[in-house]
Formats: sequence, C-alpha cells, structure tokens
Amino acid sequence: MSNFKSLPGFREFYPEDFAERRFLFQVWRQVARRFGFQEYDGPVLESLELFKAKSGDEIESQLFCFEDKGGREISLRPELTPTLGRMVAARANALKRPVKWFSVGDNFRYERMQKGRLRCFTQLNADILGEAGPSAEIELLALLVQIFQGFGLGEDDFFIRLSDRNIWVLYLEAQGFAAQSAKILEIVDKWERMPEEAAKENLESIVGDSAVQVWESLRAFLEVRTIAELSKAFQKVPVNSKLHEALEARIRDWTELLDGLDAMGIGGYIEMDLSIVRGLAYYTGFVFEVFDRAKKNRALAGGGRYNSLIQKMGGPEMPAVGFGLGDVVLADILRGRGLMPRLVDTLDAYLVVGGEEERVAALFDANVLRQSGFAVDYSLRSQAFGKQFKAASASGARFAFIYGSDELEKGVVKVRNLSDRSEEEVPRAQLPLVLRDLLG
RNA sequence: GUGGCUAUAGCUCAGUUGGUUAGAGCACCGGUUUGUGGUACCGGGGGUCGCGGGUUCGAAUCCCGUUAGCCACCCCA
Repeated sequence: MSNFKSLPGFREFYPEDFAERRFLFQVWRQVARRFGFQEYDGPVLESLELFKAKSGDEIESQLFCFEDKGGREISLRPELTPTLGRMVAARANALKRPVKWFSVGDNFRYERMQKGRLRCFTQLNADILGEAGPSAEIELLALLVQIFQGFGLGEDDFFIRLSDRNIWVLYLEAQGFAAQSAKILEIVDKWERMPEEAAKENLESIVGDSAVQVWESLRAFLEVRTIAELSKAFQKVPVNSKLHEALEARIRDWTELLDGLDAMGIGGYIEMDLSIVRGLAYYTGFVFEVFDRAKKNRALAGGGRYNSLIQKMGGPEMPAVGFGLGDVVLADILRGRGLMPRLVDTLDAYLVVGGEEERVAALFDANVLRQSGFAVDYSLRSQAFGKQFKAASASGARFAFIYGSDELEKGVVKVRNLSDRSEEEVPRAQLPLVLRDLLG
C-alpha cells in the first residue's frame, strides 16, 4: 500500500462514490432552477481579510490559511457568503431584483473531524437579495423543503426550526438589556449544552442582580411555539410605546411568514423555536436550521437574514437572506434511509467481437455510433464470446451488438436485447437509427 | 485544543494460554467456454498484521511510543 494518503478530512471519490455526489448535485441544481435561481461561483482562494472582516479574527484558527509567494495572506474559503456579498456589492445597482442565486462548491475548514464534519465539504448555497420582507424567507424556505423532498425525505424525516434575532433583541430591550443582547444570546445559543449552574453564573456576570429574573424570562421565551404565546410572553415584560410599535410590526412579519409557509403547503415542516440564534455576528432577522426528526445528526442546513453584509462589502444597502446546505450530513441520512440510489454509468450498446477480422468492422461502427451520441464500449482484448457477454451484462448496456463472421458476410450485425434476450439482424448502416428507436 | 475507543487482503471479518509458511467470504483476474450474459465448478493474484521500538528462543497476539480513523467535548460561518 502506498505511503501517500489523502489529507485528513479530504475525501476521494471512486466512481461509485462520485455517482452519489452527482445524484446530490443533480437534485440541488434541478430544484434550484425550478425556483428561478441562477447558478454562480467564486474563487476557492480568497484574501484572509475577507473572512476576518465578516467573522472576526478568531476565525483564523479554523481556516486553511497561509502566505502565498507574493507575501499575501490568503485562505481557502470556509464559506461562500462573503464572496457572494462582494460579487453582489460590486454590481448591486445593475442587478435585477430580487437577486436569486445559488452555488454548489467546495468549502474548507481546518477543524477536527467527526460524524458529519470534514475539512473539505460541498455546500449548496442559495440566497435572495434585494427583498426585505418575509416573502423572501417564504420563497427560500420553500426551496429548502423541496430540495429535501426531492430526495424522498418528508415530514417524518426532517423539520425546520425557525427563530428570529429581532424578536430576541426586542425582548431583551424591553427588560433593559439591549446593550447586553449579544452576550445574552450566546447563553441562549448554548442553553441545551451548558450546565445550568455555569450558565446562571455567566448570566450574573452580564446582568448582575437581575440574573434570576432574566433567567426565568429566557426560559419562558424559549418555550414559545406560537405567535399567541409570543405575544403573551411580551405581556410579562415592560413594553414602552416605541417598542410596542416595533413589536407589533415584527409580529405582523411573523404572521405573514407563517401564513405564507402554510400557503406553500410546508407549514408542517416548520417549528417556531427561539433557541436557534446562530452565528451571532451577522444575522439580523429570521434564522433557521434544518434537523432530521430523530436529531441523531448535525444540522442538515442553516441560514437566515443578513441585511448589512452587502454594505459591509462596499455596496449599497441591500437586504439578503440565504442558507447553506452541506453534502456530508445529507448523504449520511440518505444512506441511512436507503434513499441513496446506486447510479452507474450505463452503456447503450456493448459490441461483441468475434475475432480480429471482425474487429475492424466493430471499431468502425463503434466510432460512428459514438459520434452519433451513443455510449458504446467493447472489449479491448480478443476474448471468448461468453466472456464478452458477461462484460456486456456487467456494463449495464441495454443491447449487445454481435460482430460474427456469419453476420458480417451479410452486412448485418445481430442486435441482442440483453434484458429479454431477443435478437434481430440489422444492416450495419442502419445501426444508429435502429438504436435510437430501440432506446425510445 | 481535550478525552474515550479502534487499527489483520480492495470490503466484511476469523486468527486458541505467544509457536513454525497469517486464513475465510465477497470482490478482482484466469479457466471450464472464438457463437451467447447475472447461476455453477476449478485455479490465480493480492498482506511490512497502521508505523516505530521493547520483552521473548519465537510477537498479528504482551508492553511503550507514535500516526491515522471513529465517537464525544470545544467550535460550528
């Protein structure tokens, strides 16, 4: 065995593995186009600054970054959104709105691997830019659901946890902690993972004596599952008139969003769950994550609204919402459910060649057939008929063309249907036409 | 970055209290088969037993180290 191994977290795709990938990407592209999204891509390698600008300096430890020969600090992209932001910012005023774009590309993160997480993975990114209202979220979430449905997954398999950073800020503001909201949301983010005592201590260091009271209010908010419960939660905190207006507006957004998702027929996939807050740095409104119902896997996808990124990239004010969907967890789940088809490249015809003299005719016809667009193969070596038929079956070809001395004397080849074993003689010149008919 | 478990053929795994040339099934190649294919029979190739060191007359087996993988934590854009 070779001493050269692929790098940790980087995969090799043998043909049967690659077939799985192609299947995933096919569905992604098909469904995205169905929704009117256009495909784009950006550079895999970017300046380190681009990613730091969006996510802060700490991110460097999780990047594949290095100095190039020109002394530039660069990094393989850990995500596509900064690149998208720059691309859209550069042409923002010339782009028809809404901008509905998607991309399928490799991303790189220097992290310890575990189930569902590698160092190089492929992500579908879909974004809608230029629309501030919930109609963009409705469209995007509908796309997300149809993609999973496209793989045969349904309501019993996955669901979307839907949350809202705006409503959290309003809630904390009402309690007088607007300035501390980022830190408090960090506690919310770790609510299920962090031991209660540690979380309470942490909270105390942020809000001081009000810790007990705030803790209870967080707990109550996390139990909210409906708009009615949401309104009720706000009745227990002091809401001044200015806040009241913002709150009313936000509740109208929520209503529009949920009604729209119902209208799309995907209400059954949505669960209001304010424990989702996600990457605190740049999300500005609704955020969401997709999980399998069994919750045995990492999030299948995640995203949300990021209304200030385009400006940050030097563009005009431009609202945006998007999601990323990785190939690793998705493939795990599809395999687990038996929903990963074994796609193999199949041939239209396999040429069975009698001997060296017949080979001349076979090579000639193979070339003609291939130029006509058919997938055709034959044995590179002179082999017994039985051997060649075995190879023909294994290749998945639908037909075998038999080049025997008897046939060629008559100017025909025998066309054998490999599934029903029927045979007919066809003049060589007519092979492309006949094959086209046979394949339907 | 931290911790636990694992490592024998391309894959799934056997391998006795340490014992002589490390096995099986599947897969692959060849044959039975220059005129008919998923079955059958026969044969073949393929291993530094993850790597390095130690104990021993002798190590896949015991000990130490190391690397990689898996799982969880941290993180998760």
